[in-house]
Amino acid sequence: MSTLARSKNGKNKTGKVPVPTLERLATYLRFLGDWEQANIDTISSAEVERQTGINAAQFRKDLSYLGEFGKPGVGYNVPDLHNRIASKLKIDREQRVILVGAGNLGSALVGYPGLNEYRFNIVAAFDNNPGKIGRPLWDLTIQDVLTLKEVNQRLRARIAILAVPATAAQQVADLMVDAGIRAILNFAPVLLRVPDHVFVRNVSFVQELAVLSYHLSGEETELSADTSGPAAANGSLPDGVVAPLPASHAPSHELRKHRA
Amino acid sequence: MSTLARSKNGKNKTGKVPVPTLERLATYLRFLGDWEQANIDTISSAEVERQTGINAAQFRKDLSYLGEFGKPGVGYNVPDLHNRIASKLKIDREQRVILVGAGNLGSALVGYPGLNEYRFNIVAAFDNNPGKIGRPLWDLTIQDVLTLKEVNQRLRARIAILAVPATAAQQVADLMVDAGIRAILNFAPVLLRVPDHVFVRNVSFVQELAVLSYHLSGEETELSADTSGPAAANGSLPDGVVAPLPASHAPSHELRKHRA
DNA sequence: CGCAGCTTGTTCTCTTTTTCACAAGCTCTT
DNA sequence: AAGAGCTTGTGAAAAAGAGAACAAGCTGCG
Repeated sequence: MSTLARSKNGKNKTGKVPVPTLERLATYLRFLGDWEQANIDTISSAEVERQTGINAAQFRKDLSYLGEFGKPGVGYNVPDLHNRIASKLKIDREQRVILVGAGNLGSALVGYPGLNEYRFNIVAAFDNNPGKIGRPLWDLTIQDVLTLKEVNQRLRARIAILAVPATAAQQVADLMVDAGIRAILNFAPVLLRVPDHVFVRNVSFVQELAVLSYHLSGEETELSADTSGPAAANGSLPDGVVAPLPASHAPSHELRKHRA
Repeated sequence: MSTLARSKNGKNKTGKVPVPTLERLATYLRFLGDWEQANIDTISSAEVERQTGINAAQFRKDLSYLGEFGKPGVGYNVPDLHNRIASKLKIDREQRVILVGAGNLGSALVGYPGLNEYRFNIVAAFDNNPGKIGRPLWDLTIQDVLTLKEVNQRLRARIAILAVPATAAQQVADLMVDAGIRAILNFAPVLLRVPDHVFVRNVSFVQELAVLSYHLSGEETELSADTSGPAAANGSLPDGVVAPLPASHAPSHELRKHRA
């Protein structure tokens, strides 16, 4: 417990976890689920790297924000690790989420089963379209967005998904804030102005596609003709494989051969 | 042209653009569209910062990857800037995109008008569900995923959207690669193994929600009781507001007054 | 025409994030 | 029960990114 068990000095365990780490933690969680189902109860950071594409040291350091519980020479207990991460991300309990914008995207999100697996539960859906209000959306009934505050006084959701057209986004965000929402997942291509205590995270499909599009560079001169060598563009990498999951953190083309 | 016009030394104009910059470029593009519509034909980096929440120096630096064309004392020509960025991102021309997975999400994406504004055109949709094949999806007809390669021999799309269940993702990715796809926008919670020359970008709603969830910290001890002070959790910030658009880059609370 | 006022492009500094490297620590074998 | 063989946690180095600061450069006013 001298060097290894250093958490006591409150170096990591305490401070807030950086966003890149949070993103990876969510990724680990996904894999941990797989491993649990496969009855793997112990895993080493090296194996994690092999499967997730995330560097082993990175993994260990990420975990250092959760305290320590890996056993040298052995690895990490899978269920335990799962619990710790879930706990840190506050998804060991159910998290209530509300949705505003019952369009195609909103509908897809409510119907997405993945959310429940992570204990996210969309408990209400809102829209401002009179033609939609009152209608069912999967197992919910679309409600008037103007009743948002009132409704959420009961539900007490703290997370909201904003899936309305750009023009309405800011207005809706204001309503959300007023209704006690502290975190917004924003799909509208707008810069939301919200108070300090509200956390916003933006998702933009177009942006993602644009990044991909850029990387098409240097090819479409002709058609196929792979001659030159993508190696140059891709930098030199180990033989490995992989394209790390969480959109951001990895250089995006840190790939790996098919079979490690 | 001595110090200002430095691009000649091929410092920036050449090398590849880092991903965070690409993400911001896409963001600028969005705003540029707005400004064009508002008939604003010149804009300064300071104003850009005010509107996008992205630091002015950052903006100028991002632009340095495109060469130089801002006028000191004046600013940037909006249409020109728009063109340059679009060109760099290869979306000055139409970009054909194919979709695999005609579920809720896939459907929402095909129906999303924002894509066309950026010249992304979903030109084909595929699925493996016999019940879906042959059916219409907006203005497309869902085709058998097994015909992907054949169909894309005509279409020659280089970008693909992968919106199938996790279990099928890798298989579909293989098909895509075989069909000449060079860039994949992956919505499945899986680590795709693809050859070096294929670029993957992952989007995970759950991950986004998890990051948000974490930041709820320190509050839900009781219920409302906002007494303590979220300031502690959020770090000390100016009074301002704002949550920058592109999910990643900005510290998430790099804010700004509403009116400068 | 020349100076005052802004704004760009870029260099430098500071911060954040990633990776390396290794002492410390289990386990299991002999 | 002592050593071989792995694996963890973390300090230190490297890399990447963001922001401040400033020389150079337009513009337009007086």
